Amino acid sequence: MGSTSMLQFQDLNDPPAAKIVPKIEPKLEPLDEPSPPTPPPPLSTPPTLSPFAASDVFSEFSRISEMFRSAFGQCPAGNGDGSVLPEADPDSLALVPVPGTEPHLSNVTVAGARKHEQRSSELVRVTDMKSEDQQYYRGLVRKTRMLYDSLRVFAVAEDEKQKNGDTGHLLHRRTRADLKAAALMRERGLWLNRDKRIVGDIPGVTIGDIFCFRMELCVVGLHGQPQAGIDYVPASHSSNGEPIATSVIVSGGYEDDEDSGDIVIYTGHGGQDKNGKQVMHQKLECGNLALERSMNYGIEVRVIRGLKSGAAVNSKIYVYDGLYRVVETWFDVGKSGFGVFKFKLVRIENQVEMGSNVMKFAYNLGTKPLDVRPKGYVTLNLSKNKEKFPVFLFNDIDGDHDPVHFEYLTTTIFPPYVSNYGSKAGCTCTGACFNDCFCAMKNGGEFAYDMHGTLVRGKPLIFECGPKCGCPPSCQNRVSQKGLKNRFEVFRSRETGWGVRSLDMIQAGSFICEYAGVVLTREQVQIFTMNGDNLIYPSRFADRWSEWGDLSQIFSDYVRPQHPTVPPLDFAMDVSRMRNLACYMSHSSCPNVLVQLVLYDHNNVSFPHLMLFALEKIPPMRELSLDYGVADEYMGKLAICI
DNA sequence: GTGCATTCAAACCT
DNA sequence: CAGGTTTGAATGCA
Repeated sequence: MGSTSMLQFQDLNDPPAAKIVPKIEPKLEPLDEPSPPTPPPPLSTPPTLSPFAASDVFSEFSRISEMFRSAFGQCPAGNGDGSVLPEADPDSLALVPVPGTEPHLSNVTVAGARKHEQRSSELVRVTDMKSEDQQYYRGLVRKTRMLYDSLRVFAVAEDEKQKNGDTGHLLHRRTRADLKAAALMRERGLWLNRDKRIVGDIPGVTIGDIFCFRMELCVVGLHGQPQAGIDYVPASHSSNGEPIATSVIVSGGYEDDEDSGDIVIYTGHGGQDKNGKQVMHQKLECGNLALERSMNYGIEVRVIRGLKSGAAVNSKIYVYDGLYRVVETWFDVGKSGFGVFKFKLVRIENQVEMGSNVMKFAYNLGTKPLDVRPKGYVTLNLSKNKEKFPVFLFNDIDGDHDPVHFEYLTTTIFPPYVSNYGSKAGCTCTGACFNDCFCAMKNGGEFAYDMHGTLVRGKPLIFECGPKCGCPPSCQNRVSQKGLKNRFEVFRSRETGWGVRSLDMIQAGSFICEYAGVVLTREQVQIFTMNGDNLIYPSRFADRWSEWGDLSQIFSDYVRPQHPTVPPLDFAMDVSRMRNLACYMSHSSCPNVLVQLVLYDHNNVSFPHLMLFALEKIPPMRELSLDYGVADEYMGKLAICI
């Protein structure tokens, strides 16, 4: 290895890269027909399943839980108590045979896909993506990440159920939900980009996308190492016998790093002890050599930044910041006194702004908005202190101040007859509610939210505890009734008119806000309709709740929640005089926000609250979007409040 | 193919 | 709460 002349400067203009990195047309698969490039996941529940009787619902959750426990409970089984599952065989996940299918048949197909396939070493760069390709891959990545998040949240909720009833402490060390979710997906071949080693951007992953766990980066193929900072194609597998780096994590794990955004002095790996102290000289091998070779050939490297963040559950998040080039490398004496390799990475121009910069910008906006953007604010308090968090109104492109003229509503106003209808009963819990309390039973014997207030999975209707209940406001089953949890901004945009974005990162499954308005009777609707628009018809919202927490790709016999049956929503909401921030959200057929129906202050299932939750992790300053349930081409006419 | 060392995690413990 | 400890999973390499 010593023969490598490592300090040779690269010729960025020299195109040997083309030899090493064959360009492929993104014609990875014809996209006209929806034929996915990755093996299509085993499709979900066959429609032959009999519809739920209400009484089944109560057993449904425990059944799903049981599937989950079985899937997770493959520890060192078979040692002493060989009684359980015959062998740590993930195929046994198909615990309940799908009706109408031969169990053997399904086992065979899954078993074939199950074998841990090695990551391919074929190096490619994806270029010339057409916009329909981009949409396709964006959707694929979004769906994959949603499944990962759903699984993770579900696993966390499962874990919390294992608590000791007396002490409230976990009976065992917390299971790593991030790892479980990734493992379940890998067993089913649901990881992306395993068949090619991609140099450059990953289709469907955009700059600014946020990931909360290293395994999540592995799942989408952005960075394939669960811990290591440098990902590369090994020398043994590359076409010319040289390793090539594809991505690095800049996370502060090496004391000699210097990160100034567009330019990063990245320290090579190696020479550290178990506690991360530099105790030896580094060598030009493995990832270090790969980075040097990438420099030599002018091959771009993906950079993902690990940031400390109070907003994240576990205080660290990863942001995709785009492509950099290694322009220089040298051997240096680090702070420890030991030799380290250093790589100067320079961000390639003409990419959209770095996600980590946007995050810093948003953070500063939250603390000192006028210092960051002296002009453009119409008000810093659109809700006039009715919300616990500020709602900015920002317009720097025209003179429209319209939203400031409406009375701000924090919750929907129902007519009196709505709350006079139906049962008045609530639970009688005096402390925390448990899964057997009255309100939990109304939800099928579970709570819809985990301990952090995250929606575990979408349902036709959720019953939160309410004023009739004995439990305190801190009850786990009170989430959407407590108002905003983030700082938001209503902003003017040339593309979408008014839009809404958050100054904070929003976790997938977290509550955003209510879609608030004044509920109208039919007679009132007719009068209003004569006068024109500004009416919202809740029945038109697409049922996006069904996508959140849908585990049918994981459990072949997963049954989507179908209880309770909600009659078609037969009311309209007037947002012509009183409204909240929700009605400024834009429409998208690939939305990042879902509508979940919730009852808490009354029990009339015909008039639920429309509660909005995040369908995915939403980075700060990214526009929120809802599926209003109409075709895109009509939105221009039907959009509300533009 | 197998075992093993390496690795800019993540959660828990002190 | 900073720093140590434990459990971990993918990968490249011998």
